[in-house]
Amino acid sequence: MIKRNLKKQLIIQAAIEVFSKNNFQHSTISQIAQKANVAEGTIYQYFKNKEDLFFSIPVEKTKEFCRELELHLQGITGAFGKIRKFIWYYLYFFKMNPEYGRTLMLEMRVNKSFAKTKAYSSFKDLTDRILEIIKEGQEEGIIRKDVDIFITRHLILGILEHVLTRWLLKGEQYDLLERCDEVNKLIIHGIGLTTDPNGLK
Amino acid sequence: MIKRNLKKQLIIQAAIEVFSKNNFQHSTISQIAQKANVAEGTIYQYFKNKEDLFFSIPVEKTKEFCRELELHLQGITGAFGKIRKFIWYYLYFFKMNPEYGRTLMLEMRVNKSFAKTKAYSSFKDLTDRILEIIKEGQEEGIIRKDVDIFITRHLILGILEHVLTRWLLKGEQYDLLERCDEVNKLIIHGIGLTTDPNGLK
DNA sequence: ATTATAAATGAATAAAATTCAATATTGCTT
DNA sequence: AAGCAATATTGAATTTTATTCATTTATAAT
Repeated sequence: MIKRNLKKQLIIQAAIEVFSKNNFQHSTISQIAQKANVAEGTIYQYFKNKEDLFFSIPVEKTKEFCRELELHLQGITGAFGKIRKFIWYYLYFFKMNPEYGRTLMLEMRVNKSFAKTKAYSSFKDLTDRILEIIKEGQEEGIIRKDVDIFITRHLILGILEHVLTRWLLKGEQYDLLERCDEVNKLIIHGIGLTTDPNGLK
Repeated sequence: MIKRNLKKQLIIQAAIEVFSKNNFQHSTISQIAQKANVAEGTIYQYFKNKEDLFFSIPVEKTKEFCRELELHLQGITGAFGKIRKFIWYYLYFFKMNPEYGRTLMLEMRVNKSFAKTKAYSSFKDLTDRILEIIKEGQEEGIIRKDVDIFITRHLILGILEHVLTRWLLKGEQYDLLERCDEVNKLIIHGIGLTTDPNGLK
């Protein structure tokens, strides 16, 4: 049924707006129902409860992130360039979607139930993608092989998440993309990459 | 009045236990009141509301962290050794205080009101301390000067927080201190440190 | 047009946070 | 030690929200 899915999207859209303005705790079902122009009971026709509605938000958004990322990575050869692009795209995406970033980073990612959601699977696809790039870099000989690839992934995601989280907590006062170059420098040194093809500083 | 403060501590202790077992959302004032052996109304004599009680928890704990850290840093000269020790102590502290880690990392740090709490001031002391160490390292010539010190701090805190958060979300299945060496390697390379006094890889 | 099925409603219920008037305790003064 | 004022404690009443459910309304099929 086409109309059913449409109304579901309508409710999710209202939920995005309400949840990102206030937080989970301070958002009410009645606010969301009002914004979506439906009765409170209707929401429970589409979602098991408030939490279920909450976790339905990132599913589409994360898929979008991954889809667009692949597009941006197209045509770039070499792990070095791919990592640069990944860092840029990550910061760019959240610069463009701060409300979603707020909800994802400050509330969902940090919730134990998140690991059980569909959005998490997409998120996992993303982290798997980084792993591939790291392996590629190791084969090319531009990423050190003496460090565990999972730890290297921690490095990359750790810095990015930290930079993003600070930005969100500070109220998005500066341009997130300003951080691009410095994050790059740090990560590239951290994983033993170098712009010099000889591989020495 | 001594007894007033004692009862406040009693309520906080009960709150730590309840909040770390369930989360903020699923912890009730009546559970906390029961565990503290007071009436529900009493809690509101000491705390403005549930959130205020929640944010009172990390104040003492963060002070403890900073106090102990200074002790561990005593006698260590050189930014290199201090950073190693800092990484070790950070992981050690949360290995020993996983319930508190869970509450702090997964719920508080990520809450906008956190920046307004007293605990945040202590937390800020901690990040200021890292900044000092970084400056010291730059003067010693073992930390690169071409990267902003605040970004370097992002690197260190970013990796540590990321490693800690994953560990907590995975249910503390492995020994957090296992990550020590690899985190060290990454950070030390990332900030341009080297064990070789010549400063070359 | 009639009927069956699905969707939507909002008043009723339930559960939890918060308030408050009444009660008990403590500490001070003589 | 008794009386009094100030403080602390209580738990029942109130308020706020999530969730349920019996009823109504819309949709689709024959």
